[in-house]
Amino acid sequence: MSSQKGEQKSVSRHEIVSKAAARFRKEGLAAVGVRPIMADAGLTHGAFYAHFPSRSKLIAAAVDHALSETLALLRAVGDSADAEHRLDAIIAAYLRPEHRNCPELGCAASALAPELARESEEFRTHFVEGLDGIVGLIADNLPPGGTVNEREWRANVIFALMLGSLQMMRIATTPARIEMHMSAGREVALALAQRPWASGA
Amino acid sequence: MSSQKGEQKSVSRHEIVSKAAARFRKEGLAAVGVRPIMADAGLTHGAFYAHFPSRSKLIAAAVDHALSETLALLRAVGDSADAEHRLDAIIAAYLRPEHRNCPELGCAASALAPELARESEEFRTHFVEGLDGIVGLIADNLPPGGTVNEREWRANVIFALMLGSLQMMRIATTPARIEMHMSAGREVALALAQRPWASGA
DNA sequence: TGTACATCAGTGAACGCGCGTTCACTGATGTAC
DNA sequence: TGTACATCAGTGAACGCGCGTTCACTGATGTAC
Repeated sequence: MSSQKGEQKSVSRHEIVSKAAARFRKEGLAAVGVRPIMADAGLTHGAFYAHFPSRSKLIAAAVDHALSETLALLRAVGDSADAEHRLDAIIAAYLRPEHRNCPELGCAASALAPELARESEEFRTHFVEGLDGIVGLIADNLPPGGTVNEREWRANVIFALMLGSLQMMRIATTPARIEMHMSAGREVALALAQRPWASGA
Repeated sequence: MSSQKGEQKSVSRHEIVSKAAARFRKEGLAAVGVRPIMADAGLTHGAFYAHFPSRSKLIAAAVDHALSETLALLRAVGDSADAEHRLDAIIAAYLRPEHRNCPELGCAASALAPELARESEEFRTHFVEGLDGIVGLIADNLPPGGTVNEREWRANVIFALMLGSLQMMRIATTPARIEMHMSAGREVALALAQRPWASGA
C-alpha cells in the first residue's frame, strides 16, 4: 500500500497550512515568504510546490484554516457556557487580552482585514462565507425574536464592533486604553444583542 | 537666495509623502517599495535618501499625512452640516461608498490597522494620538451631557464600530452586503451617540 | 525471506527579479566680483 | 552686465539580499517475483 507515503504527505500539507496560518496572521500576508513557512513546517522550500501550485493558493488555504479554527473555538466557548450567557461568553472570548496579544492564534479578519479586502472578488466571496460562520454563531445566540434578516443584520453589526474593537486593542499601547476598548466593546456588543426588536435595530 | 532650491526640495518632499500615503493605503505598507513611490512623485529612487533616512521614516510621515487629511475632511463635513446633524454627517461621510471604494484617499486605520498594530510601541503611541483627533471630533459632536470620560468612551466605541463596518464593506462583494454594512453601521453608530447618558453607556 | 525495481516526498542549487540603500556624478540655480 | 565658482536637488549604476518558482536529483518506502 502507498497509504503510509500518502499519509505522510497529507501530514506535511496540514503542517504547512497550519504554520502558514500562524505566520500570516502574525506578520501579514505580504510580509511572509514561502521559505520561512516551509522552515516552520520542518521542510525545505523546494517541497512546497508538491503541495500547492502557488503561494497565493496557500494563502487561501491558510485563511480558511484560521477561520475554521476560530469558529470552532468560539463555538466551544459558547457551548460550555450557561444557556443564557452563551453570547456573553463568545463576545468576551473574542475581546479578551489573549486574543489581542496572540493574533497568530486568532480571528483572521482581525489580523488581516485590509489585506483581504485587496484580494480578488472570488477570494473575498469565499472568505465572507467563512466569516458568516462566525456571524451565524452570534445570530444563533441572540435573544429570541426578530426575523431571520433582523437577526443576521444585528449579528453583523455586533461582529463589526468586535472586529473594530479588537483592532483598536492591538494598536493601543497603554493598559488603560486596551482595557477601555475591551470593556467598551464587550458592553456595547452585548447591549446591541439585548436591544428590543421592535425599534428596527 | 537659496529659497527657490529649498522650496523645490520641500515641494518634492510633500509630493513623496502624499503619493506614499496613497500607495500605502491602497496596497498596504509591506507591499509598496521606495521605487514605485518615487516614480509616482516624478523622481528617481536615488533622490529618496535626500528626503528621508529610511523607508520606515517615510511610512511614519505618510501615515501622519493620511490621518490629518482624513481629520480635515471629516471636520469640514461636520462644519458644513446643521448644528444638530453634524455627527450624522461625519458618520455618513466615513461610512459611504466612496470611502469603501477609494481606500487610497481614506482613513489610514481602516486601510492599515493590522499592519499598524505590528509596528513598534513608539509608532503606535504616536498613531493613536493622531487617531484621537478623529475620535475627539466625534466626542465633540456627541449630544450634550456626560463626563469627559464618558464622552471619550462613547466616541471610541462609535469609532470602533465605524472602523469595523468600513472594513466589512470593503471585504463584501455584493451590493446588498455592502449596503447592509453601511446602513447598519450608520444607524447603530448614531443610536449609540443618542443613547441617554444615565445608563452608564 | 531475499532481491530487483518503481514510486514519490523531500532536497537544494539555480533562474530572473525587485528590494532597501549607497554613492560618484550631472546640471540647473544662486553668489561674488 | 558678464564671467567664474559654489551649491545642492536629482540621477542612475551598483551593492548584497530574499523573493517565487523550477527542476534534476536523493533516498526511504512499497511492490513484484
